[in-house]
Amino acid sequence: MEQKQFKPLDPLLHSELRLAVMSLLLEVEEADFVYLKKQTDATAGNLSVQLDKLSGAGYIEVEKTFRGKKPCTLCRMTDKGHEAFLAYVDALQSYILQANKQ
Amino acid sequence: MEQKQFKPLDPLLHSELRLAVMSLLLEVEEADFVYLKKQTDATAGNLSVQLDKLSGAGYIEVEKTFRGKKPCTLCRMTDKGHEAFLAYVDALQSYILQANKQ
DNA sequence: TAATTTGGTTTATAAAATAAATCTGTTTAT
DNA sequence: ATAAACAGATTTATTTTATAAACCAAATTA
Repeated sequence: MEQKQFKPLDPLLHSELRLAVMSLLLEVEEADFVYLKKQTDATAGNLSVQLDKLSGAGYIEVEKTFRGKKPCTLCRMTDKGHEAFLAYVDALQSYILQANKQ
Repeated sequence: MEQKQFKPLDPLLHSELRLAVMSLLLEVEEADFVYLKKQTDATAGNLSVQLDKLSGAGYIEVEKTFRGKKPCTLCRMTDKGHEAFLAYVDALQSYILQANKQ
């Protein structure tokens, strides 16, 4: 897939849930676990795993705090994540540009 | 993921190689195995499997012929595949629209 | 006629997504 | 005060998917 015609798609972003999370974090700049779960309609387990992956890649920062007595997991996109997301969107264009013209 | 904000991404199309194949078939309307393999830089095994999946979903038609004495596997997109591809591209917009504005 | 190449398919392995189970602590009802 | 239910997650297990490796049949080349 490393041909001129199609740019490779970052596997870390080429996932429905991780893409949705990144899309949300691009808008709001900071969001907690509960908010992300509601907006994406994901299960908690799935969201937890995918946040770990994004965090492990350095695409998001995760801060564990408390809101009152309840735990609160805050997420925000890093610069690296921002760049990666824009690059992913750019790469996608090489696959879907023709379709947009139709 | 069935929330208003993010449209679900057809898992059959949300794959780098299958997406590349569909993108090529949208352009050329007919292509053989060897051409698809070259353009996507995929391994033959991977391409074979992914063509089966697209074919099984009714997104492409596969016709096995001969070119001279050599086997030749011809592929073309079906109407169903065309619709699915356009729908996929539309759904993608719900994830990446903000990024395009940046 | 023995390699080698072409055009693939099948099988096995690795990675990813997802669901189910579990855990810690809090709130509510009894 | 205690049990039951709930919030906010994490961990583990299962299923699905992607990918690579191995293989096969026919054709070509040496």
